[in-house]
Amino acid sequence: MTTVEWDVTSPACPSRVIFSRIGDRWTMFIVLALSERTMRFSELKERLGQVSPKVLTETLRALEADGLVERQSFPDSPPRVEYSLTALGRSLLEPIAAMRAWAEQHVPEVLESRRRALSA
Amino acid sequence: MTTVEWDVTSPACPSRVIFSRIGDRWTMFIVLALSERTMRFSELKERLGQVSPKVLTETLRALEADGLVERQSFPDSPPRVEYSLTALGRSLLEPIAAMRAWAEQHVPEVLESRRRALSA
DNA sequence: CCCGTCGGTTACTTCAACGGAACTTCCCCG
DNA sequence: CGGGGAAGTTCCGTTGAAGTAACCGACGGG
Repeated sequence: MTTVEWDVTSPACPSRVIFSRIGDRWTMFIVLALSERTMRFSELKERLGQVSPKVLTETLRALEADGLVERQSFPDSPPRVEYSLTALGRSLLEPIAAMRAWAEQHVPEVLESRRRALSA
Repeated sequence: MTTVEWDVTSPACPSRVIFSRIGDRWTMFIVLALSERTMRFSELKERLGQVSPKVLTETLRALEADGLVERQSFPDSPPRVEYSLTALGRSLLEPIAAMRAWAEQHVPEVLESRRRALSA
């Protein structure tokens, strides 16, 4: 199965690229939010709760650069900017769903294990 | 599908728990390495390349606390310690495989998009 | 004419993580 | 007696990531 051995230390290693992106604190929640519908900056901000505009902007810019999210600004006033998933972004929903399914099924075990480790 | 709305800000939110763990810089590579076979500390260290013993120890301890990895030390001399996946850890391989499949298929697009964004 | 809104940006500070190197313990071997 | 190897641990020093808070520019409304 592991026919090709990737150099884990390489910045171009597919696993590293995607696990880093996924590991980002807000990425997954943004992708999940946008999977429901297109949203504006302030909608995302409110939805995510404790995220500063700076970090939200940075994360959205990164997702845009990676081709996962599309940014559309309208010449309205007050300004209107809408964020949505690209086709590539939507294709990521499938493996994410697998992860979430695992999480909802097994995280109680993890938390219990964590609790035991702490009390030891 | 999203019948239950989890509080993203809660530390016990399953998605947050698992995405944080996954997002850790070395977690996935350790899990993938241990999916092949049980390994000793120094084997892992060599396999992962540029990881300091400190960080490797920290990561392994965290994985152990979460019940994903098992640590077995033998009273040999010189010391011998073996790390392996628990059943819970092995069950995580399935969603990871989905992620890796997506990564190997789509990361070229992501890198190309990233390249374009940089040159703009 | 000033205010408020939206979608940010900028500057400042802080804080936890990371790298690197040295040190430790236990036992065996020469 | 003096290494040497395994598996860490400890001690800095650095840094980059993150939070805070203030600010901005365009426009429309009162």
